[in-house]
Amino acid sequence: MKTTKELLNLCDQIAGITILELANSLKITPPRSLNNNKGWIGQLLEQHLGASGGNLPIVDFPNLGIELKTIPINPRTLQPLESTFICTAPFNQPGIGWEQSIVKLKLSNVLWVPIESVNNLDLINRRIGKAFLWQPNHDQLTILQQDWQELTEMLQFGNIQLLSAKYGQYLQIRPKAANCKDNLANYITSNGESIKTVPRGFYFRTSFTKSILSNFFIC
DNA sequence: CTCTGATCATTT
DNA sequence: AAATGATCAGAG
Repeated sequence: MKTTKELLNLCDQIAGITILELANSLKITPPRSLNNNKGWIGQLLEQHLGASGGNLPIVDFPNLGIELKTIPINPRTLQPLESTFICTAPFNQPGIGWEQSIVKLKLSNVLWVPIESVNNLDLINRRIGKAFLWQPNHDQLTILQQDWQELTEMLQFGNIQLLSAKYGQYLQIRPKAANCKDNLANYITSNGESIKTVPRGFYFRTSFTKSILSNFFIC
């Protein structure tokens, strides 16, 4: 992908078509449901749009500085149905500031692709919505930084046991793993004790993405 | 209905 | 083991 305009044009071309139509054009067979492959739609869009970030801790379109996020919405209310994963929350990595953080990198320039999604709508019949590019405004950025500071301090000061999803106004930290029994990561607590705990990730709260989307749809 | 904790697949 | 792509499902 050479330019942002080219990327947005590609998005416009698939706005309104169904998941099945896009999958067919890419010769991909959709799973029966997302139950056993929750990130499948995101990967479908990555492939179509030519995202190249892979699973490195960088944005999806490195040369454009754009992060791709599909977001499930209720087609009637146009409101998001889920929170949005941003990136892994790093354990025991003191000294990283907001400006250098992966969170800031990822949320600075996001290409949101709404996907029609309600429980009773088959995966293949869900339609792809009109994508739009978003950057946080000054006020949003202030809160996001505050949230990041608060959450990161709890992580770095060894207080992960106290850290739950209730902290943060726009951001939150929640488990991010295949399950909470295997795939445990090492964490050093404030006592200097090494424990195994479930990996965590930063997420946008649904209430925040609601305001992002409603601002866009009003414009 | 909203929110939090739990979970699934894949790649490097 | 840790990063990516997220949604599920029960609790409140």
